[in-house]
Amino acid sequence: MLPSSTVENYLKALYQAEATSNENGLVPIGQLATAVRVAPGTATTMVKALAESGLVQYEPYLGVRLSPAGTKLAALVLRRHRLVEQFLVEVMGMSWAEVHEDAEQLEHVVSDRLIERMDAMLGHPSVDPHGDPIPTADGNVESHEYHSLLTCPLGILVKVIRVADQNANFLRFLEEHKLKPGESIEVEARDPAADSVQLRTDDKRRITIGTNAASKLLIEVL
Amino acid sequence: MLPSSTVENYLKALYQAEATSNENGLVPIGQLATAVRVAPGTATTMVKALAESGLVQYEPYLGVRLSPAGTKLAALVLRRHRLVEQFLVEVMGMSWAEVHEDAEQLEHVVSDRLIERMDAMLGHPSVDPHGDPIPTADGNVESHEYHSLLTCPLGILVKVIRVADQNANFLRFLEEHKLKPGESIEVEARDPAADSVQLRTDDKRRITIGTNAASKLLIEVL
DNA sequence: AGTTCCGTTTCGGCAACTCAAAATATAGAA
DNA sequence: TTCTATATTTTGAGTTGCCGAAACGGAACT
Repeated sequence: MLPSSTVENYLKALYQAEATSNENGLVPIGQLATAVRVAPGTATTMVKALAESGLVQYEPYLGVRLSPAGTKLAALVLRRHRLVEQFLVEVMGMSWAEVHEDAEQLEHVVSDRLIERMDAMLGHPSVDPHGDPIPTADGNVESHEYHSLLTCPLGILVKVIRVADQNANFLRFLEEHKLKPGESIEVEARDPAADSVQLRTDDKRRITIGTNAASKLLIEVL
Repeated sequence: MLPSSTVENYLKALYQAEATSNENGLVPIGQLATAVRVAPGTATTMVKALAESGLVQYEPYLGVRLSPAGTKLAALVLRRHRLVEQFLVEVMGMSWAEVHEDAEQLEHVVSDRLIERMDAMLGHPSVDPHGDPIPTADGNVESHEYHSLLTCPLGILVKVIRVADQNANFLRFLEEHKLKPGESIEVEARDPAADSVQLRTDDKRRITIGTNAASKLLIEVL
């Protein structure tokens, strides 16, 4: 039984929720339901089915966790998603702000043949246009811990590595202000009271962004 | 309400059945059911729903016909299918024999944005790798009447224009024997009793193929 | 211990799509 | 006209995926 798009979406959501998560690695049903945009009861039913197929471990009232099999499947979905995004940007010349939706659909449909072809054509990239790591064909991911603009030291040059948000408007904003992955910037000041972070970009311009936005920009100290 | 993949497949099947068809343009339910690989009763139910949405005209016990709206939708599905095939061959370097399955999936999922990008990248092609015409974005098709190897004159050079079959093994066979669209060949003889057609290809080799296969090769007299 | 609150689970139901098998229509042969 | 073969439609039922609302569990507060 190959997984339906729905199943793939649940697994992908769990994979991403586990990365950003909690103590025990258990993802609460409510959070999962929100992520896949269904009512809580729907998620419970689905999770029980997934547990039945051995893709997750289900602890009633506590949450869900991907099994090794589920983790691998999720990684492959993510591999397809990210390779497709990279392909759409690099080969098709689409904007990095608009490729997410397309990839969201294509990830459930591209064949192994096709995805490996893309991978080769792109020179086996390790990250997608947003800096998210691309899992290998056997489901492994090179994972790094990065500072964000919220946690990095002030007053020194840092490089944007990854953007943990797929909102098209936000991505367009980043593009306009030279804040895409690869760009160098500097955090000049933070003001918790004002909920803001003040930056100076490569071209010496100053911008102030909110802390929530700042937390989405992952960086590396140069 | 945008059409589901299922609906798109029914419409596409009808479109192609109408092209190859009968007097009145009515496609019998049984034929449709075979084309979309469902039980006859299933097709009846679906067709009633399609009639309800105004995509087809349904004559109980006689058959179905696409409405103008249905025709346009079907043409757009076919446009996506064929552009994707052309793209997979030209840009991705895949074999013309193996792109059909991939396109079958992708046709339901590629966005307008993406398909127009492909179209431009390919230089607005008028036919796909099998010689099938690609409908325009507004749903129009340039349709030609071609002879096949079964109806063309003997002993003169003809050019293969189109292959009306998507079977991968057949396509591989054609490739091996220089019978792809664009190649020049000559029909040396036909033997109805033996159900065979004898050809001489461009490189002076002789091949004998069945009449069914011959009818799938559409040609143009040079 | 009782109450309250929030998240989770269960329940009945709906929509889309499917099948197998029974009932029926149509066309052609007897 | 009646019979028969074949195609089509109807019926009853199953699957997947979803929702809303009612029931329930667990932790924290009184």
